[in-house]
Amino acid sequence: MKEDKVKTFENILRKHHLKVTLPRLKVLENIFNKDTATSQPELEKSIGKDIDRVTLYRVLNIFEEKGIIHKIFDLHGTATYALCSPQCTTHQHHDEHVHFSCSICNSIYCLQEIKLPEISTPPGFSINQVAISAIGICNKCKSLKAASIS
Amino acid sequence: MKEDKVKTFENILRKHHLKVTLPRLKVLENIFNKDTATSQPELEKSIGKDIDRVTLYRVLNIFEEKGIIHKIFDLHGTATYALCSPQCTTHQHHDEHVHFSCSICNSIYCLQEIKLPEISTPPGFSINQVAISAIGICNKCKSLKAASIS
DNA sequence: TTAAGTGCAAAATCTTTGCAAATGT
DNA sequence: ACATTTGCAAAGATTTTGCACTTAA
Repeated sequence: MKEDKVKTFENILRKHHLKVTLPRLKVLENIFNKDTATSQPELEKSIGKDIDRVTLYRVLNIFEEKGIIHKIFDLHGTATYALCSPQCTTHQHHDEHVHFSCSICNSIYCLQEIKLPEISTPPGFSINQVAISAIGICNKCKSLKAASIS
Repeated sequence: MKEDKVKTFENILRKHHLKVTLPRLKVLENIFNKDTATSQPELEKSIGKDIDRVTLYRVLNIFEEKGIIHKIFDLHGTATYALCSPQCTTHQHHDEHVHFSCSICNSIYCLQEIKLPEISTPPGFSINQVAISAIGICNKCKSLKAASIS
């Protein structure tokens, strides 16, 4: 693990009053290294058995509670995790970006750059947060498809 | 069960080449009678043990395959089901309405009346479907809250 | 030093599968 | 009659809990 990255991860942990431990650094590293949201099974595979499965669950849960990562369900209902934006806090998440789910590879991308539309609120309801999921084919699967045709 | 409703449910089943059986009618009735999307455990409770849990799972799965119901995940990742719009087919769902999740009672409402916003597609991706979830407080929980204050 | 975090075993859930019996057309 | 559907038992998968040991601060 690169030294500067370790420092960054350590700072994230300290900011949330969490002790700096190997499992937590490993989880942060592995989530950070992917450009798509990662599920518990994927993390288990990529981290290897350096850390216990139960610990992995516990780390993911506490990271979500603290607002370090946010949970997104993929098309099959499996929980996946991605880093939160810096303004997330323990009690309020601010991850109101579009989540793109690829129907071929099942990957989830957090598309920060797309601006969110306004949703009109029906009478009697109040809306605190809007979650937008776009479902389609991601850029990687599209190029694979194009390659297989040509 | 009312006679005319039974006829409607029977027609739905026949339209999809499914045999008319008691478990299937019960599931249709119970989903139809709720104004919010219903989870497997809720259905199990409301149907009672007239039908087996495994049958319930199987009925829900085949209904979803056939496009009779659609699956929505609630805030805790539990699958919930609601009736599809009539233009849904086996291979293509057309349920692009807003799903409202109440953060108090965890209910999910299909808000057919809200018009969907346009989402701009990032380069390299293609979007087939957009799912919008609004998270907030539903009308029932709002009035409960108001009542408890006054 | 000590509160927080980890690992292991075991339990609790949730969902699917195999197969014989029952049922709809 | 016969393919489909159901119910039961059992397996598989996923997630949580309890508790003793370890470790960061």
